[in-house]
Amino acid sequence: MDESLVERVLVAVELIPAGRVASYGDIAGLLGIGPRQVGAIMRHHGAGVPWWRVTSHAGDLPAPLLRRAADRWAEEGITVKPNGLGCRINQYRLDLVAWADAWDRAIAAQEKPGNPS
DNA sequence: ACTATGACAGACG
DNA sequence: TCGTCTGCCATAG
Repeated sequence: MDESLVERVLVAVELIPAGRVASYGDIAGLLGIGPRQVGAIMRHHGAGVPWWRVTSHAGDLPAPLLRRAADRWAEEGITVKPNGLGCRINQYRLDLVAWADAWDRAIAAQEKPGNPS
C-alpha cells in the first residue's frame, strides 16, 4: 500500500469546501490513478476526512453511507433529489474546478522539497 | 507473474 | 432511465 498515494487522496478530499462535492473519478483523474482506487482508499482511510463530499459520478453512495452523507449534505446546503436507489446532486461536477487550484498547491507542498529529478 | 476484485466512469443497447 | 460491458490503477490471493 502506497501511503503517499493515500495521503494525496485524503488531502484532495479535505480540500473540497463545504457545500461542494467531487466524484471519485474527478479526484482519480487529478491524481492520475483509477477511480476505484479512490473508493478503495476512502473505504479504509475515509474516517477523518469529509468523505460525504465524495460521491460516484451519479452523485450517489452505498445505502449505509448515503444515509449519513445525506445528513451532512443537509447541513452544508447541498440539495439532493431522491431517485430510487440513489440520489443525484445538483451540478456537482462543476464544483471541482473551484477547489482544484487549492488542491494543486497542497499537493505541491507535499512533494519532497529536496526531491526534484 | 497472473487473475480477480473494488465506496468507479464512460460508452452502448 | 436502467442494465451490461469495458477501461482504469492498485491490492489481495
